[in-house]
Amino acid sequence: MRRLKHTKQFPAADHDHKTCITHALQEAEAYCKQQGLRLTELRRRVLELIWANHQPVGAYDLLEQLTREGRKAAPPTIYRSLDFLMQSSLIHRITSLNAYVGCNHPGLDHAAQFFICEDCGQAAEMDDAKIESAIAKDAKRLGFTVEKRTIEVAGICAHCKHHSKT
Amino acid sequence: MRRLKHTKQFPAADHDHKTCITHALQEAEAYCKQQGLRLTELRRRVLELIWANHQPVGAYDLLEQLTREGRKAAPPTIYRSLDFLMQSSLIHRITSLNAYVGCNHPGLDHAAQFFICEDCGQAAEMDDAKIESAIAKDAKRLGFTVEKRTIEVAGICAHCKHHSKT
DNA sequence: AATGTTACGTTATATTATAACAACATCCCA
DNA sequence: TGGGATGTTGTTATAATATAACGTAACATT
Ligand SMILES: [Zn+2]
Ligand SMILES: [Zn+2]
Ligand SMILES: [Zn+2]
Ligand SMILES: [Zn+2]
Repeated sequence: MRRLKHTKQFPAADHDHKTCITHALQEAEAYCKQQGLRLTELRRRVLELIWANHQPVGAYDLLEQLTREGRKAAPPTIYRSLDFLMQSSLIHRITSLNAYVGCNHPGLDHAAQFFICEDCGQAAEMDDAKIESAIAKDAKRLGFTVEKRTIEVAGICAHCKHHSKT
Repeated sequence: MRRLKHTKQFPAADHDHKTCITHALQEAEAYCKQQGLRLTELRRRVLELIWANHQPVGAYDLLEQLTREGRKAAPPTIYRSLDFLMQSSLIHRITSLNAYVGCNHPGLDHAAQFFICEDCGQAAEMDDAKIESAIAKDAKRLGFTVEKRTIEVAGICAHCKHHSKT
């Protein structure tokens, strides 16, 4: 498990999201090429749709978008792409929402904690060593071998808090 | 948010589970009486079925058991009982499993982290102050107001580890 | 008893995800 | 270059989880 140098911020309301998208796709291309993974047209497009914003998106939403684009798509189409993207660590599944969101550091086997705004729907991916070590410590005490962590915190982000004083 | 004095252990393989059940039901009765909540026959039975063991159980499993007992039950029947029990903090929902498990300290508004064995299916409820404070600290840094936490760690428990050397 | 409220029954449907198999594309080596 | 192995996508059907909507029954309060 590699540890990232920095935890992330919540996506700012006014950030230049186009660079998020292009950056994510470039990273994905490079990573897949390097690993011999096949980022097909379909998978690339699904990843692009997921990166349309920082809000986790449902499988059937993605499916509908593909259909509108004229592609013949049924549920397995999208779920297979999602499986590939998850296995390649290009996206994460947000269990509490049954939704999928782009990963900030693709290909890296990293822990991830998510802060998800219940108002604007945006999700911020964190990598907090303190949380990880606390879990590891509990696991050690229990004699428990950790396989998967699901750490998702729902609430209201700073931006929405300041703009809900109606 | 009250903090519990002790974190729990994984349910031991040979513990006297009958006392777990009777204790849980007694606590539930007392708590509901005190709070003026109506622990009806149905709700009580659902809670009892959930406490049959320490393995989170799915809504449709519970539904099937109710049906076998001769009760007229459709999905809303069970989901309404589950909602009541969750709102009363008598059970927790395990998001990563779509399943429900009895709560160790009913009625208390407490944080909860779950360690879930992928082999035997048992779940252990924790209340680790370090995890909580780490999350609170991140939230503060983000200006994020925490509403709900979903912290679920899947893996292999000590007991299953020792017995899987086949 | 009349009334308001809560809980439950019932039917239908929404939402999320997978099974199974066929068709097609890509890769690798003989 | 051909031809089988492997991987990807299309297609149909269905599983698994959850909720909407509405009526009826039980309970509580007066
Ligand atoms: Zn962005
Ligand atoms: Zn927000
Ligand atoms: Zn027990
Ligand atoms: Zn186990």
